[in-house]
Amino acid sequence: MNPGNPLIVQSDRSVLVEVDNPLYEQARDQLAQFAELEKSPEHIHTYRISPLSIWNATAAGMTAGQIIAALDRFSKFAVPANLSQEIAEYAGRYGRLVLERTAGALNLRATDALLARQLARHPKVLPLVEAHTDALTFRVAEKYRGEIKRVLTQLGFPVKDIAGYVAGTPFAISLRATTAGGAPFSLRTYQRDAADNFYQGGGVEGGCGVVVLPCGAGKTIVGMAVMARVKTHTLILSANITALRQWRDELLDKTTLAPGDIAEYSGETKGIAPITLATYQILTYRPDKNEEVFPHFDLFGKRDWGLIVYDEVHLLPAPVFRITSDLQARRRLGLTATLIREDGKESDVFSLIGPKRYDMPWKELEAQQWLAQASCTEIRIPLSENDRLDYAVAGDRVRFRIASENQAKHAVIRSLLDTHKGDRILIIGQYLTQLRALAKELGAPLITGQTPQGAREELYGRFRRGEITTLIVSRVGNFAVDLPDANVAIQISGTFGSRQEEAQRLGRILRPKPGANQAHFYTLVSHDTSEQEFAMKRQLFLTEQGYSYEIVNV
DNA sequence: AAACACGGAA
DNA sequence: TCAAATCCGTGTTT
Repeated sequence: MNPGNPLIVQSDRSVLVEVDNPLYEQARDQLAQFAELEKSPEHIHTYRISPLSIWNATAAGMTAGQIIAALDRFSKFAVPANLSQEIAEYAGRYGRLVLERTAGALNLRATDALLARQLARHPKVLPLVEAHTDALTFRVAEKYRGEIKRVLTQLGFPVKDIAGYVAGTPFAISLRATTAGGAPFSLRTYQRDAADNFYQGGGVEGGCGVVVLPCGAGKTIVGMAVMARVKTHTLILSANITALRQWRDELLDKTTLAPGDIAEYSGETKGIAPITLATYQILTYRPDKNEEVFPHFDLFGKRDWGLIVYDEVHLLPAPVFRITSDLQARRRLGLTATLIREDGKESDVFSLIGPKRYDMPWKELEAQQWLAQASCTEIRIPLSENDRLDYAVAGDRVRFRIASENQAKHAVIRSLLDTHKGDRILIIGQYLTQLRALAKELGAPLITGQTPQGAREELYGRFRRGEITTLIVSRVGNFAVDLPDANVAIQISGTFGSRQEEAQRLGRILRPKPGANQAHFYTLVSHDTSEQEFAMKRQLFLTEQGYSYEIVNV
């Protein structure tokens, strides 16, 4: 307890952090392990301790004592007694229910008889258990292994699943010491740690769970490292086709797999091979929208998969959750830059994919030079008098549009281009009319969804070679993995508060740069408008990772 | 077969 | 709440 400390820990499970405190960074790094950032205005950030955030920390090996000690160490005032008790209570719940295999049967075992009695009469649990075999134990049918974990987690009792996995059809996969391209290749320390933590579960039972790493830190490589340990037929699910092709290229470049070992299962080709790549979209395809029939779900049964990789696990669609619930006997690796889901399904990720096995703050990767240093600036630009009048009388939807398309942003961009002469600059925006006007004004090329593939590639190439220094891109830029590196990104408009999108866009410029290794990220928002609020929401995630926004008023 | 255009979905 | 992009299947052309 010390008034000079940065934390105020409150009994409602919220934690306030003083950003300007000299101990801020240390405190934040501790706090991020067991709390989630909720608000991040200039001076005081609010974190929240939730049951889920505690269980993730607990599954990673942290004890209630360590969590409370961290709070004690950085808190201004005594940590409320009720909170310490709650933390101990919740942390203690992880492990009170264990799913295990005895004599081939799946058993749910409670550590105490009282809990077992509660479950025995719970209407949501009852239909999922076959028999109450003794005072502490329930027999569970294999097909409910996922559902019972999902239900119990929602009831506040997460299940530790140590029932093991099917081996899957063995298949030889190894990492190469030299890439197909001829460059030496080895895992970075954190990539090996992530793969080890997943495989062994930090001393407990591993084989399922989520690895959280920023874009550009090599999530695909962690996936390959895991594949090289499990060595079985593997199904890799991903959000779009470009990402699938990138997986394929990376696998061929850095593992011993041959082209014939890898197949793509998409709208175009329905290939199946020891390593199969599929999109989420094809799995959720329904020919008849009125019926819950998913013709491509049987992909899961087409081979004896020993490992399923969920790329961008934060995008996992609800129907895939349902099928994942039936796949609990297979090893499952989730990869993501952020566990946050805008739909609040974090608890399903936790219970059906598994707990967080590894994460690393971006700032730390930056310090180790794996990512470029980034400065983030929010520039607040007033609306013109005319726009302000329109804004005042408009509805919410129109307001956001007026704020986003604020003409005054163009002048600011011109001055930024002046400041960054000689740099590679990406201008990213949401509205095509705005982007077209800007492209005309600056004489810079524009890439949208309508730009044909050939023209896109040509522009990317010229940008890469430095023949053009400024490129304007619409939302295509969010997903195009082949978008070349830049060291300056200017966001002229964005969507409604997607933290995910903000992270993607910053990720674009974080690849290490030769020389100064410095990148710049600018967000342009209209002053005193709804846009400013949305921009703040988007930044939550980045602040959690340790970035701060400098705010400039024009 | 491959290349494209279209419409629906989310 | 939007607007834009993507993906999938189908149908047509080359």
